[in-house]
Amino acid sequence: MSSAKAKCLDGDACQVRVIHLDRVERARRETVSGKELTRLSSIYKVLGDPSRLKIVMALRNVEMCVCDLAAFLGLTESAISHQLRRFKDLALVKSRREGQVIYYSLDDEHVAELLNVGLAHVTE
Amino acid sequence: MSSAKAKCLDGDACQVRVIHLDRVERARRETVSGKELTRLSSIYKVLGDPSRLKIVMALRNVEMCVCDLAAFLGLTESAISHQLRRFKDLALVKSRREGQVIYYSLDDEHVAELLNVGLAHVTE
DNA sequence: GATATATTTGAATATATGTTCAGATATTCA
DNA sequence: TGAATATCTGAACATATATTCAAATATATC
Repeated sequence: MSSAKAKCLDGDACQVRVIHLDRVERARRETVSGKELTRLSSIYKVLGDPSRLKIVMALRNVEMCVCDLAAFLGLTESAISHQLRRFKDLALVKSRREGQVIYYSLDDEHVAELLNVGLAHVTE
Repeated sequence: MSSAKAKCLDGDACQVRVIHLDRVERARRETVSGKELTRLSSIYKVLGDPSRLKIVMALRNVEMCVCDLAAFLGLTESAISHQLRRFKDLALVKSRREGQVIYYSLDDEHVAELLNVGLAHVTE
């Protein structure tokens, strides 16, 4: 149970003060695995930039090339290419080449859903 | 329609090269409003840090105080306090005081849903 | 092969950011 | 009131990051 007095963790060192030991232990039991937490925070992080978010929001509707996205965002093609690589590394965006042009689109419907839920949160 | 040759935007200056003018214009028409985009990217950004994500993931289950969260994460209470303030500023987390202790919890079910969708994406 | 287009890459830089530290507030209880 | 506890605040620092620039690839066309 919880206590009004602070308790200590980590044995003798007693460096950590805790008020609700039961809650801390519960949090430790039910915590998301480190691997999943790292991956999810990476996904949120890559979406947490206005330029990048604008890119994937646009890709929800049509597949676009670097060139088009650069015009849409008002950034250099190099900047867009750098950002798209981050999305690809996280498997949020996929690409397909057609001659000299490379078309980018969302990797799957799951990614679109992720964006739609976020959008619903801010537009409601 | 689209064209194989690159076109130019922004009038005479002709600084911007575009391949699919129709797609760029469509993206401009259907783009998320700047205000919403800014807010949504701020939300993603605040979730895009492992420590902060761990905090809100824990708060899905129980309300906790700064002290407990510091013990759970292995960070100083000051660091936790700084991060919680960012959550409060974005209205993702709310707090309630009980004597000297301030309890933090998710602001509403919508926030929990946002996290659950993300979690589903990485655990599936 | 040589030229032109579309995209990528790596280095550099200016800015943003997470944590720490020291000290300030707020609340409780003697 | 004064001591103790819980949290907050602001400055500082070390690290991470977005964009730019110059140059490299890859593909298509002449």
